[in-house]
Amino acid sequence: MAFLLAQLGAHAAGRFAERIAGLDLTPAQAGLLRLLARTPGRSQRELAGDLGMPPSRFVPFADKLEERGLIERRRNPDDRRLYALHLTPEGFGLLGALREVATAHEEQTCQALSPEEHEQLGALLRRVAEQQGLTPGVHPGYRSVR
Amino acid sequence: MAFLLAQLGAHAAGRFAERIAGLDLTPAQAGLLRLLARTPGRSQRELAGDLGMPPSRFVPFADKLEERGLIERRRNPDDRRLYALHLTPEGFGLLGALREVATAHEEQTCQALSPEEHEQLGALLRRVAEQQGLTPGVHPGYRSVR
DNA sequence: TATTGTTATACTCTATAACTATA
DNA sequence: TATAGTTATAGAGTATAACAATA
Repeated sequence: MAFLLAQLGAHAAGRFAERIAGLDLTPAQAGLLRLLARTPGRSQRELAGDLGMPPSRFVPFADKLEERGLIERRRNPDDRRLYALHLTPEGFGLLGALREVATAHEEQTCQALSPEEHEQLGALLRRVAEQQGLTPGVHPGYRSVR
Repeated sequence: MAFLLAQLGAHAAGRFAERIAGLDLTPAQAGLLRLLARTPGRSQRELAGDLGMPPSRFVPFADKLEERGLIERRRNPDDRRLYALHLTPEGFGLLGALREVATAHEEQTCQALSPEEHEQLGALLRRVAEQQGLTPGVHPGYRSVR
């Protein structure tokens, strides 16, 4: 059953990656946008840690999103070594589109289940995830950026 | 919930990879051993396709397992272009160890659930996997070999 | 001296496309 | 000519470690 979980997880992640490719986003990029929506203003090192990538890789990764006008680097006046990363209005707009894609993906993935079963599955998975010590909303599978 | 599935799947896959590293196996290598146990004698191209890797990458991949004496390349007398791949007795032995690891991994992953809930979760996941068209026992997440 | 962000670099992984041998 | 296996190779992705600015 753990194997099924891994297999199905890879499948769901792959299909989601295909969908957001239509928004010109990779899973890791979508992850950063979600992270910034939840807790804005954090440093690059913190964010890199959450996404499971070394700081050196985070720099060009954030560069691309900044060039596209989706995120913004603001200097922290109290400690000028740090940047505080924020979503731009364009970033918030794309986040909305991302949520629509996620909803469609959710429905497509759980087609086989009734609403009650869907709910039941979610409850069981949340229990397992909590016991396994997973942080909600962040997963370590962003090793690859492409 | 699809996100939870992907997150938990990546977690389970990662923990499993850690466990089988103790047997000096990668997930892709374990996948090939399981594949050969189920349907022996297939060609390298077929197996490469199932594992989601190009034939050129399959060659050094199989070389390592052959050097370790876990698998065997047998020439097909009817068509001498093909190899027929088989597990050696050592390969079967390691497969047994692999199954023990998988059992321990299963228990560790589903600690949070009662036996009834465990069964229930498995049933729901199987339904979703079938509807999504997944082949039992094979998953496309073997992109990485290391 | 320690930490943030950055850059340089060496290394691994990968896919594509040639090559050979068999058919 | 087509296909299985193999090899060569160029490109992408990666982590490590050095660096500059600030604390």
